[in-house]
Amino acid sequence: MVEPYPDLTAAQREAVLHREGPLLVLAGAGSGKTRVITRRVAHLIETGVPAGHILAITFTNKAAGEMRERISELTGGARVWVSTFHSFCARLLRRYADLAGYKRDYTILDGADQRIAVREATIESALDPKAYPPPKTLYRIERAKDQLLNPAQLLEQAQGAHDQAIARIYDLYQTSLRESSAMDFSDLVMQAVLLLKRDAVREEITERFRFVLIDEYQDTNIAQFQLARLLSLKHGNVCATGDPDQSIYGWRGADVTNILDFEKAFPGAIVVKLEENFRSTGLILAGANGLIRHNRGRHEKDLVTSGPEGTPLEFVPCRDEYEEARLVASRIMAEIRRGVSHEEIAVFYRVGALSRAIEGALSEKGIAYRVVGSVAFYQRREVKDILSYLRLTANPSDDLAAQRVINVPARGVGRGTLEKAKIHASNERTSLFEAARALGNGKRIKNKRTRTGLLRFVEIVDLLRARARSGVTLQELVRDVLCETNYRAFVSENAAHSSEESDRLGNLEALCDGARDFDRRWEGPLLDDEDELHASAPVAPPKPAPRPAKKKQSPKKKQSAKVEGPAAFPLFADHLDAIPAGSTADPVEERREAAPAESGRVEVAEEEEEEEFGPETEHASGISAFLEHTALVSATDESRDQHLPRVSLMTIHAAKGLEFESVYVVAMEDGLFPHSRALEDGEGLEEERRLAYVAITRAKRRLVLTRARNRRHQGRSQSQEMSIFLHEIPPEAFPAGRSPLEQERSYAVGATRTVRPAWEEGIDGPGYDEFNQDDSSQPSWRRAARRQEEEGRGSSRPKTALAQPKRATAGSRADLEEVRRLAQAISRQGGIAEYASGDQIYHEHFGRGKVLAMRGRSSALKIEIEFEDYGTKTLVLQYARMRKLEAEEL
DNA sequence: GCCAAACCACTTTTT
DNA sequence: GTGGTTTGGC
Repeated sequence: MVEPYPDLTAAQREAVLHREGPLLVLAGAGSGKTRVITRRVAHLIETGVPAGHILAITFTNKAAGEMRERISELTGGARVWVSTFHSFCARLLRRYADLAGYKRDYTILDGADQRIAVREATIESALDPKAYPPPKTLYRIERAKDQLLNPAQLLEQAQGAHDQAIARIYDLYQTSLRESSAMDFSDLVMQAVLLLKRDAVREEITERFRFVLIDEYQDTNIAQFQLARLLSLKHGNVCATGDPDQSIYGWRGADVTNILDFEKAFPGAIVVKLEENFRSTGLILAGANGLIRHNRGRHEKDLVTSGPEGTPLEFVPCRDEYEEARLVASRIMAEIRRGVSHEEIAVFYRVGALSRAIEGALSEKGIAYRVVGSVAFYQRREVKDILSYLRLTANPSDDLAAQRVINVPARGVGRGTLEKAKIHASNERTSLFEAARALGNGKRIKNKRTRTGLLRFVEIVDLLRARARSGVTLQELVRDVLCETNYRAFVSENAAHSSEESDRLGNLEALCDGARDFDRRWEGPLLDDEDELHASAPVAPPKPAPRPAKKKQSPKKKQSAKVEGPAAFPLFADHLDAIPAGSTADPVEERREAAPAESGRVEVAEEEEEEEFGPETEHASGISAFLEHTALVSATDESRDQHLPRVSLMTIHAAKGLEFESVYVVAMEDGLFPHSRALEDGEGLEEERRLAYVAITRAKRRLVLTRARNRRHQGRSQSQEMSIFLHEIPPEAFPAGRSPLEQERSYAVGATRTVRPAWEEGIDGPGYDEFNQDDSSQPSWRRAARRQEEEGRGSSRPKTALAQPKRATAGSRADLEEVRRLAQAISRQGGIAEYASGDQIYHEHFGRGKVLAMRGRSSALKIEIEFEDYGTKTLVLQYARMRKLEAEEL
């Protein structure tokens, strides 16, 4: 018999062909995971599973978009529901909002809103925000929600007064969110889990989704794990894919035990391992394998490849961030000249702030680039203001939105009035918005101007609500907001410079454009009628029950509207259809035409299913749909020029799941990568190492690592140590087997002033005795290692509520020895080559020699050496492959 | 109630 | 260099 799918490996085929029951695909980096998932979905559909019964969940919109696109290509346009955890949960909560105790038009809060709400809860608890910093408290609250702990449960396990106070703040915070009918990101998942625990809801949903796929499973937290479990409780058809070595979201509550214990959680699970890498060259893989081997408590596993070894990794030492940026830019330029596409080149950094310098150098050279996931458009002040008016239009209970714009633009409603309104609202158990109305009409506020201001605010929102119901488009509604509030004039008056003014006005225009694009795709009311608000979908008995909600015109029809030109915002592609973001209009059209015919067999079933619960049907109103989009989809996911070839700049986190021919990782320095803040947590170093692993394994053919010796950090310039990861990557992966340390010591490729003249010696060389040093002057990873050692000796600190089998941490004896050894090597050898006459050196070709003299400056720095076997020679230091000999080698 | 100046903490990563 | 919060003067 002929094997099906001869283009797949045996393991890949096994995963694709697997049918019923739980399946875990342990997919190493570049092992064809996406391919397996999409082929598996296609296979299910081909063998008779209606597309509507399949649900695929990812972490990012980008991943969802790509998967949707590829499935669509493979199946001729099958309409599988692919979405992020958060989008899926948001839809589920719309459908069952009343059961969950929220309005259908609930608000999704962003981080800034959350901080404000936490801050207020802190003050309300009579606690000092200085002693309880809102961001820290918020972090605790979110982690609690990630573990499905409600305030009472958090209080129960509180240790000490501080923890109890946090639990109290959580309680107040949650109450205030609920009163505003608002949810934060963690709520979306937590509340969805609570819903799915109800038999009736679960019945209906599991009837709808018989096959569930979850990508990047190693990054799931407890709530997401429960969601997966509940979704597959009935049919057991859950397929998880992931790689423990790529778990990089511990700080967000992700728990690797989910993937490690998959077989326990889903009895009878089949595990398929994909360990053959089809992406990277042998040397890149060797670098990655060698690095990740330094992590303790991991299953030994090496990625293998049968592909070519490729060229060595490049290490580029630089003087400072400007030189680093310039060198990266010129290398990129050279690649582009050689014909490498912009799209195949990426620059990664650990923290977003590092993009600045690179951006500068790239634009100087005229290299087109794109910063992935940068400053969120929807977070801009002017945009948030307008969105707040929309939020109030959809959900007048949204007190955070009301608070934000009750006096924007200024209309005489100051802090005092706001306080009075809040008190009134809490006394009367009403919204801030209604409180504003009451105070405006009442006698309690003496100042006439203030009363007028309040009434004006109320009037604007009332008007917007009326307009929204009267059938205007969203674009018109946004224009109404701008018009009624006179917002443009407000911007102009308040802008400090004309550039700021035009910036902000431009953002407002962009928002209007976004609204226009939304209108193109959305058919249906912007705002439900009042009575329908309360008649949200009841839990129907599983079988027939078409949803009683009013029948919206199928968005599919609307989709045939022309997508205009390449400049059109591909907004909402993820929500309304299977158009890959960035597609040009024509292929999209074709796919739409082609889809029904080719999947005709299952068409009828699909239509019915989608009336029940689908990505297209679960919005309470158009405004909510738009707001949900702004909350869950970052603006860069849909940037208008995605199709233009550009070099990509992004954080390593944002790079997960992507691949590029050429990858540059900048700022490989201690404190930055590994990041000092990440090391505060016990297992931080290991997660940082996984992050480095992710970065390396994104590269297909070329990997360039850079570091700056000095970097301006917060105002002042700081001397930086090399990242420990540069020492951990096997030297064999570098040219001539020379580690970055060796390379830096003896010569510097193209780095003009990295090699400092001998007379500057001793200014900032390390050379300290590490054991007598004050902690603060040591590399942060070394401090972290020491701390881990101390913790390792003491009682183990409970990390999560659920007792998890404790893995060995990096604090183990052998690991610490390793760190010590490296640390000594570094301090002994010094960072950068510094030569003085009389120094003994070793040259790769010429062997031993003695330095006679140094001549010239910077890039032309020459060194005169008397070799033992080759006589006296003058070499250009920059290209001399040699190193200084240490005392014990003499 | 408004506004400007001083002040401060901050920047790890994201839905 | 930032952005948000607090303070004090008008």
